[in-house]
Amino acid sequence: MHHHLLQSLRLCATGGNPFSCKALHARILKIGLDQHGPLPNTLIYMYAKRGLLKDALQVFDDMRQRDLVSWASILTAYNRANLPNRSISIFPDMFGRDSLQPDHFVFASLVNSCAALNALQIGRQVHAQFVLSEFSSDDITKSSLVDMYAKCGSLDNARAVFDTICTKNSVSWTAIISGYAKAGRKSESVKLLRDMKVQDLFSWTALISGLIQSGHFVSAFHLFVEMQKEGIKIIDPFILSSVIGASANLAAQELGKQVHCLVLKLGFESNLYVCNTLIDMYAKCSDIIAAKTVFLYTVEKDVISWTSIIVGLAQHGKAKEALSLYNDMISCGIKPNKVTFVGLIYACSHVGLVNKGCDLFKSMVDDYGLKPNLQHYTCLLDLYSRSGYLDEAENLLNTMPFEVDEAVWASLLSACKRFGKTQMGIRIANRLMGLGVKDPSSYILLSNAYAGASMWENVAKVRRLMEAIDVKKEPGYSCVHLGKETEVFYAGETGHPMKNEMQVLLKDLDEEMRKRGYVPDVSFVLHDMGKKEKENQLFWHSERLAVAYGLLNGVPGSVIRVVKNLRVCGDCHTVLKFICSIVGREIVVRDASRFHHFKDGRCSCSDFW
DNA sequence: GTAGGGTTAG
Repeated sequence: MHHHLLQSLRLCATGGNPFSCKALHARILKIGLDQHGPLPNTLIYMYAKRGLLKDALQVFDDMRQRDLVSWASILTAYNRANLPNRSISIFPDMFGRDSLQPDHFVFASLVNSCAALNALQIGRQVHAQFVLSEFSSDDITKSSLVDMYAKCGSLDNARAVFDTICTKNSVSWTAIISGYAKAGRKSESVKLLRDMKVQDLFSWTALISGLIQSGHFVSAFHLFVEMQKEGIKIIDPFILSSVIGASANLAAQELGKQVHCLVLKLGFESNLYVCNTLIDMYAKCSDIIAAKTVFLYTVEKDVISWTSIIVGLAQHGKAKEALSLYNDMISCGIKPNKVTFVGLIYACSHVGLVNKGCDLFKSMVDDYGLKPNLQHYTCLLDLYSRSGYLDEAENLLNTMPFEVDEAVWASLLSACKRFGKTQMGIRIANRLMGLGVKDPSSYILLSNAYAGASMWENVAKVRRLMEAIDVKKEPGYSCVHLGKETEVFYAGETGHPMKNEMQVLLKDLDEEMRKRGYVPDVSFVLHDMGKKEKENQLFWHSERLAVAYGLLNGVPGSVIRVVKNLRVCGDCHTVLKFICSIVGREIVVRDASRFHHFKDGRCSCSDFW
């Protein structure tokens, strides 16, 4: 009888409908076996596995005699239900109410809770208890400890525990590899993988995903190719969503498309994670149409699918579509979260929908109980300042419950310049000076603000400050993607084999632009030099070189796609608006903060960036 | 009968 019931419970844990779980539980209650032998613990296990935490708890609380198995099961249930803090808080009851000492199962679960909570201090305490216990040689708990220390950023501790594991298996290796890779310690993580005797998809995924999380996108791709050459079969989609994410970060559309093909070939196109990363990837590669197509074909869209497309549309200046999709999302019964509202307010700020943006901000708090973070305030501030509501913006800046950074002040200062608010500009500039400035572009803003008010002493002061702390501008570079090939240009680069052709083309364009009213805005040049020299500096900015190369080598009529590491320079922005209409081509630039679709003499960012 | 590692949006 028991065996039959136990077997049914275990079956229910992995399949069938929730109703059959309850029916089985009812039958056990009816025949009075609910406190009998292994049955109550197996009930907890079943409910936990099915994500029915309340029912698991009910059984746990009703048990006359809980043992270590009950405890281990309920802690796992909390962890599964994403409530690791509950594990930590009920744990002391194990000593008090039930007079039990933890075993290795309980230790492993607790360590897991600490890992999920990033609770290094508690984790250390659990580790200490584990070391003092009679289970201190348990390798599985040690694997959990490796994972916990790695996730809490304490790599040396992770390594120390890892070295004490007697029989290292795939899980222990994967935990330590993941730790090193996520911390960006590339060579060490790769070496660890090579030291492993039998590598599997898990360990490769840990390495590649970890490196992607720490920004080593290109290395990750090389390893992904190597993994496939090694004959590792991709039997689940985890690694695919990671690699698609890397393509998005590189804005490498061709690469992303190739991985998309692999997804189709392997049959993972209906996996939600894969769909969500594909939507984001196409949006980040400036192919918003492809992003929308994937979105439409995503069957069970969740809040991340909706948010990804809303944010994508917003970043491409398609605010109306983003807002309309938000309405669809609500109609579908999907609840927006903080990220969704970042995208929505951002969308509003791009098209000057000030009231709509404020309403959304209010709705986030009042209707969805979400507490705005710094990013929401920054978006709101942007919304005001882009539309010229500078007093409101300054007021918000002075009353918001966050310390704001240099970038926020700088953005308001640039709005002052744009709307000719000289006095406010000086006020903001003084605040910014007091804050201590690091970003080179802030110095340009400051210098221009003081120069605009003829405050030459302050201009000189900014310059002295700049020299004193030796502001180093990160070298600007732009990539242009032409089919499968990518060409990289650095500002002022003169050694390129096609330099002469590019120079001739840019000269011709410059002539035509000047006929149409272009005047170079040398205020964007940081260095102290004459006007002609400054103009010459601008002429060799990397985004222009990339566009020139694209015009010379790309398929006629095709969209020119450029990715820049820094923000587009203001003068280049004007130039690209001229160029797109002179040559009748669409130019898309993804810079460090947003997308610019240049078409018919205009840009999708409405000249704010 | 219970435990450990790898994926998505700002």
